[in-house]
Amino acid sequence: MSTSSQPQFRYTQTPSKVLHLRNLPWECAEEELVELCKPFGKIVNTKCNVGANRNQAFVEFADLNQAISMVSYYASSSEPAQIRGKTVYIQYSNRHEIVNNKSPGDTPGNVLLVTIEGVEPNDVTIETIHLFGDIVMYVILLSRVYPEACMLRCHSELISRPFAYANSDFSHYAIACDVFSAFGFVHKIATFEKAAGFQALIQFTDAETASSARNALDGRSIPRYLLPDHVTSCYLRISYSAHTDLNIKFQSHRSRDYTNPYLPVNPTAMEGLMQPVVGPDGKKQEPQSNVLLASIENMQYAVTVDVLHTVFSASGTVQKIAIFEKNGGTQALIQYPDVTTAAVAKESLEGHCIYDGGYCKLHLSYSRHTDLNVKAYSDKSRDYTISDPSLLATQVPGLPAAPNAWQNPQGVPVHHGTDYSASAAIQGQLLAGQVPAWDPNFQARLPYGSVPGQTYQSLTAPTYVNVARPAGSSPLSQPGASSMPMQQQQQPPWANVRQGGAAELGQPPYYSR
DNA sequence: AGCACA
Repeated sequence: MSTSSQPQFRYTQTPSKVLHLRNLPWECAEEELVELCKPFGKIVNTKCNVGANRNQAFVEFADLNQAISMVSYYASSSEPAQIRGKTVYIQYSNRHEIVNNKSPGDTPGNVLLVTIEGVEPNDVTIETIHLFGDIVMYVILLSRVYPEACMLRCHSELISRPFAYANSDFSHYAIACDVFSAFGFVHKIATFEKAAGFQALIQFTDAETASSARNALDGRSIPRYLLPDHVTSCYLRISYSAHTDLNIKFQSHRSRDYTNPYLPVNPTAMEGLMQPVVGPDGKKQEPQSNVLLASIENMQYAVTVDVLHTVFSASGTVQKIAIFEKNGGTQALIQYPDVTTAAVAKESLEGHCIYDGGYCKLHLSYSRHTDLNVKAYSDKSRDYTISDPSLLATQVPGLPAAPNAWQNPQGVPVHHGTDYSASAAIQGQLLAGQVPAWDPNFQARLPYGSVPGQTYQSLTAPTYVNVARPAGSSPLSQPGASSMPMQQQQQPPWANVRQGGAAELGQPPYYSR
């Protein structure tokens, strides 16, 4: 269309009763905008803190002529428009009304979402994140009501080592308490790591308390002296969460429920903190967990949820999977029902490659998570514990999916076109010992043309098929893998793969053609 | 210093 090819005219503004203001001072208040604009007419709407730097705004006049009068006034004025002595640049907006789509984050609630940003990706080590996490916990937790108690309760190590903690340096927390003044009783806290950085959900009694905390802390920087030396700055970005009541399952170093002192302490966190496991080499080992963290090295090929499910199912039932990017690499969390299964998986898969040739090498460690909160069905995550028709059909071949399984509580698209009876039949064939062809959907994503020496055929038969069929030089078929449960011989993990891939894409299974 | 929000 011709309309799409006119970015060169972007700055030639046609008049609008909405004005776009930029170069505003930091955290410019609506009142300051109104002060500047109201001499020219009636302001009916504003939108502040727009843009990545939150230094732009929109002002909507009641009448177009009022907007024109303001623009033309400053166009010919010797004195530029200013707020707090800073020149403000004004132009017509390319829209004709302000749509105050208040983002959910601006809709007040009693739960705040705190994001710590302003950190170089490479600076974010686990240790750094821990430190940030602690700070946020301290900061937010140090409520006026229980300053001492909160200070004590909020530190992860205190769960198990109160006396060690009592001797440690409290100055940081005093500072934190001082800098981030207290706002009221904090009911619950959940912390987690996102691509955006470290985040925490902080539940207050009510929206008023939450908003006073937000107003005071949003955009504030955590003081340098509270941060590791190499981190130059670090900002708190605070918005409102849509949550009203956090579901805290354990008291742990990641989450707290201050309203329920009887809530169990996360046994995993407890275990790890009580007696830091020391390996034979004397190095500290991370506490065990039912959730594995997999870092994927040399990731030449797409590693999908289904691929991971296949690989990690060899050791036992996989409950949930989440794939994410971190520090430029790909990582995944794999949740098992228990620590033992996870330990078996870690033992048998550590250092192995998903594909021959050293591609997609797995490095496994125990995650701090115990229960992943993932979308039931996305391209980056899967919750196999949710009763979903496609999963039911996968996990219970031959069993018709229960009618109510079609009710999808997660709002995940349901692919009604999938023929599950056909799937079950095919699965029967697979179980009868047929070597499955590789899912063409995966083939399409594999850069098979770019790998010298790799034939298309070798890619269509991924190495990890050998998990169930020890043969060749595949790392996954090395002796270490012989500890795989025998049931895998009868029910190869890859039996699930193609179906999952097909269902994900909403296509009929390719093998039914 | 250059256009929101899903």
